[in-house]
This record gives sequence, C-alpha cells and structure tokens, in this order.
Amino acid sequence: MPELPEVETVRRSLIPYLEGRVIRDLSVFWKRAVHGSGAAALRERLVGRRIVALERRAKYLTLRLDRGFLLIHLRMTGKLYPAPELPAVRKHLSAALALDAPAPGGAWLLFEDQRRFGRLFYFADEQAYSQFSERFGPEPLGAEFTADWLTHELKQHRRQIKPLLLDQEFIAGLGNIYVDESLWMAGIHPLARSDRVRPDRAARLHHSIREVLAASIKANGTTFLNFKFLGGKSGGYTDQLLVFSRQGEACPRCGALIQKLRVAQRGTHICPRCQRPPQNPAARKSATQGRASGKAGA
DNA sequence: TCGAATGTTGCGAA
DNA sequence: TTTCGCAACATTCG
Repeated sequence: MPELPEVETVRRSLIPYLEGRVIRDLSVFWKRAVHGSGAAALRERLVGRRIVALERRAKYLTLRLDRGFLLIHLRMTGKLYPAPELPAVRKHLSAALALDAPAPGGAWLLFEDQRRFGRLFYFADEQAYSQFSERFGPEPLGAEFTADWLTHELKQHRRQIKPLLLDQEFIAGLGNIYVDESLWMAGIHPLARSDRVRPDRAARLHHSIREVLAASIKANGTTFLNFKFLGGKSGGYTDQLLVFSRQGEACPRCGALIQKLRVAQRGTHICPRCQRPPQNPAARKSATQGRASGKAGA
C-alpha cells in the first residue's frame, strides 16, 4: 500500500489511536517481518515504551518512542490499523502491538500483510535513526526539494528518469503510481535521460511531483489494489489518476490513447503524444528491449 | 498455467 | 564507477 501519500494517510489516521499510548506487548506471527536481531529482542525493547509521536520518513512510518524508534515499512500489501482484539484468523497477520487501555479504537495495533514483504525496524537512539534517515534523498514535500535542486541533481546522473525518481536515495517516497502521474503532467518520457531533461521541464516536474502528492494526501491516497487505512477505508485519489492504469483510455490533455510500457521492470503508463520518446541511442535500445504490454488498441 | 501487482535489495553484466 | 536488468522475497487475482 505504500507510496508517500498512502503512508502519510496511515500516519495521520493513527495519530489519535497511538500518540501517548504505552506498548504493553509485541506479538510476532511472521518472524522474518522483524528486521535485525529478532522478535524476542525487539519485544524486550518495546514493552513499556510510550509512543511520543508518529512521523514519516520516505515510505517508512516512524513511531518515536520515549526511548528508541520503531519503524514500519508496509511494502506492497502491508496494512496497519487498530482493533479491539487480536483476530481469531491470523493468516495474514505479521505482528501486533498490544497497547495500554483504555483506547479509542481498541487495545491492539495490527500489522497485516498478505505478501509478507513488510518489515519492522528498530533504532535505539536519535543518532542511529538519523544515520538511517540520511540514506534517503530529500522529502518531496519538504523545503529542501526545490526546482533548482531537482534541475541541478538531474544533471548529476545519466540515468533513465523513471528509475531515478523511483530511487529512494535520490528522492524519498515516490513509487510507481506517482512517478507515472508526475512524468505525464510534466510531459517527460520515462526513458528520457535525466541529464538531458531541460531546466524548464525539470521545473515543471518539480511542480508536478508536489501537486500530485499534495492532492493525493488530501484525498487519503490511492487504492489501486490493496491499500486500506483504519482497517477498511479506501483512498480517494484512485479516480483522480490521470494515466496510471488507464491504458487504452484517452489522454485527458490531448486525447491520444494512453499506452502501457515496461520501464525499469515496472508497468509504465504514458501518453505517446504528450511524452515523446528520447532520441539518444541508449534509451532507444532500452525502449525496444522493454516488452510492451497492456490493452491499448487502435 | 502464466503474468502482474502501489516495494526493496543484492547480484552480475555492460 | 555508474547504470541497468533480473531474480528473489510471498501471495493473490484474473
């Protein structure tokens, strides 16, 4: 469920349930969900800790504790929601936190995850958390992410623009949906080489990224397949998507049929008229290697 | 049965 | 050194 707007939606939805609460217990049902030194060690460090604040860094949800930090990454299908009790059917339950009562939404925080890719991380202090945080690029809604920064940094790489934007070390929080939406808005082909994107286009891209993310957060994110928050609510941005998963439909700007390609091993949606392919040989080679798919017809 | 799915990581090859 | 493609992780759905 996890790009920046979805994680942010989860964060905001959980604040009233989690802030100020004390962790009474940790149950782990999928051991590999705990990154690092194991479920028993994590339990020892969490029990008795008060949740001071809910934060977000990239696609990670951060529980700032009175001592230490618990981070949760939902990967593809993770869900995090409060419940009055531990469910009887725990097929997809990776872990659960027991919280002190009384609680508005119940004494449990469930971490459910069909594909079991989601992970829990623990950092003992501010320094360890900062060090982790520094691995990522700037927050796209933060002050550090400016049009000048993006214009300059695109020139520092010679990579296809789409995988570069997906790279969390370059910029934090973008995923497949919002990269496609942003590139369409800015009129940039996903295979364009980053250092050949003109400054005016880079500025448009900067603007598009912020617009798309802000609008999606406002709508509580996108439910493409699995995303739910508070146990059952869907994101409202799904029907505001302009190109993602709309192959075969008319481009909202020019009417050409939206195509689905394969870029960076990910389904990629473009308007062939608004996003013209790059002319450099490296990208052309990539473009022909990528298997075109989708249902776009004549 | 195959392929694809909002993600990340690690490997080997250009 | 940088970039890219691919497999792996694990499950569900069409």
